[in-house]
Amino acid sequence: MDNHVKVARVSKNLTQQQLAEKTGVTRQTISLIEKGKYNPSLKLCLEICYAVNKTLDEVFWVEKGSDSFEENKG
Amino acid sequence: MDNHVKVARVSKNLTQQQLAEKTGVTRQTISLIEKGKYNPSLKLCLEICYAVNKTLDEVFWVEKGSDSFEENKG
DNA sequence: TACGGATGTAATATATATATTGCATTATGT
DNA sequence: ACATAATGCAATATATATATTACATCCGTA
Repeated sequence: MDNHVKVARVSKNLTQQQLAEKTGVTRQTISLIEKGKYNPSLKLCLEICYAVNKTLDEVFWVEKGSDSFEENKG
Repeated sequence: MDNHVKVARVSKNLTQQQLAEKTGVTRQTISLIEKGKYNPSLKLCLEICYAVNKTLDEVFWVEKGSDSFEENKG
């Protein structure tokens, strides 16, 4: 579960605690998501995006594995 | 939990069953997600995106204040 | 030294996503 | 009419995301 939550959060000058409050979860949940240790719900992903003013693709998109995905995307 | 899973699936000529097999879940899970009746995990969202060759934003992004989002909150 | 803010992480409890099974309706084809 | 594929939906079981609580390290600073 790779993502860019930590970078996005720090770039908005938010602590884990502040992001947790804005998104309605606990600090521990934010910490574990940043560490890639679990798999947040779509709803929480969206709340995080709203809090850091980014989209799902910017914060949570990861390519499948190799480069076989980009070719069929458009 | 509004989304565009159904449109994306049909545009790839996949049945719910076929999408379920490609994403490693059951047909019922796909059905409930399409109906907006629950809140998939990020991992499943990504699997769905890979299966229909779209990105998270294309399939799952909803603006914070949009009507469809607010309606499904309560 | 001590103190406080930010973070990492572990144990256990609770909420909910997902599986499993089964039955229904609708549409299509013979 | 009959068969079959696709879908909707309900009941219950299981897996896991998240909460709660607690304690730890690191870092700045007084």
